Amino acid sequence: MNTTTNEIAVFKALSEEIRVRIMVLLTKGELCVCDLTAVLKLPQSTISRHMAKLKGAQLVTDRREGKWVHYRMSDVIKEGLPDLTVTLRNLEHKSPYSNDLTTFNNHKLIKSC
Amino acid sequence: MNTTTNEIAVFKALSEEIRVRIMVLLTKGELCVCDLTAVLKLPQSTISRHMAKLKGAQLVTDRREGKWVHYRMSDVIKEGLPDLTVTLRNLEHKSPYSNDLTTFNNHKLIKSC
DNA sequence: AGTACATATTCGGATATTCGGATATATGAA
DNA sequence: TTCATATATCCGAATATCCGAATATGTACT
Repeated sequence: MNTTTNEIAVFKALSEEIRVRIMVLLTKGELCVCDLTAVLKLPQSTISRHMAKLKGAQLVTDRREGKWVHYRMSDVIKEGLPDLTVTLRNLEHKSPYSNDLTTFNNHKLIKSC
Repeated sequence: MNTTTNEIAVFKALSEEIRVRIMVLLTKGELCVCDLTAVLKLPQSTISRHMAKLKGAQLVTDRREGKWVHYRMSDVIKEGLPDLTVTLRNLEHKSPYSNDLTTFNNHKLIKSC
């Protein structure tokens, strides 16, 4: 945790299971809101709200490409908190994260958004 | 983060600044509730409540010695989340944690509880 | 301009969390 | 047993956070 990171915001952002599920999915690469909506089966407004919180904690960055906004794990977190990246990656074998990754792999084959 | 650790509970426990301040102080060693009350200048019931939450997340363990209950960082966290220990230790140079440590050092010289 | 789709924000209502004074419990000493 | 000290728990009130439908905004295409 470097000096520019707001550690409370980071912990608060990760204190909700849905946001941890999102972060674990993002360890696999960039995702747009519609991907997350499909995989987690949650309303679009709910996903957007959580992404705003993760962005506020600098856990993710976004990149607009046409109509889509792609989110990815931020470099801030990868460099300033490399341990957290490892922690999130290790969660992929636990429930509900492992199920999310299965759903995500199926989703990739049939994605339409 | 090993498989037995409840990561959400850990993040939730650390999502409140007071509890992070307590954890940073505990990186310096064992402390009793009255130490924390004196250093953080908060009501005893408030400290006890926060300690219960940290204990629930297995971030600390307690040990009774006569009238006093001493809290320390848990081995679970030291072994299962060594990165978190480092993270907390690094916070000692940031506000308000650095001020807490100064207060703590002064407190040690005059402690009465 | 108008339409279609992806995303963000607003809103009220439900739920969760916090605070700290008051009280209960635990221990040790007289 | 009675008293003093340390800690834990209870309680209502204040605050924060969550949800998701509805609405607003942004982009691409015709």
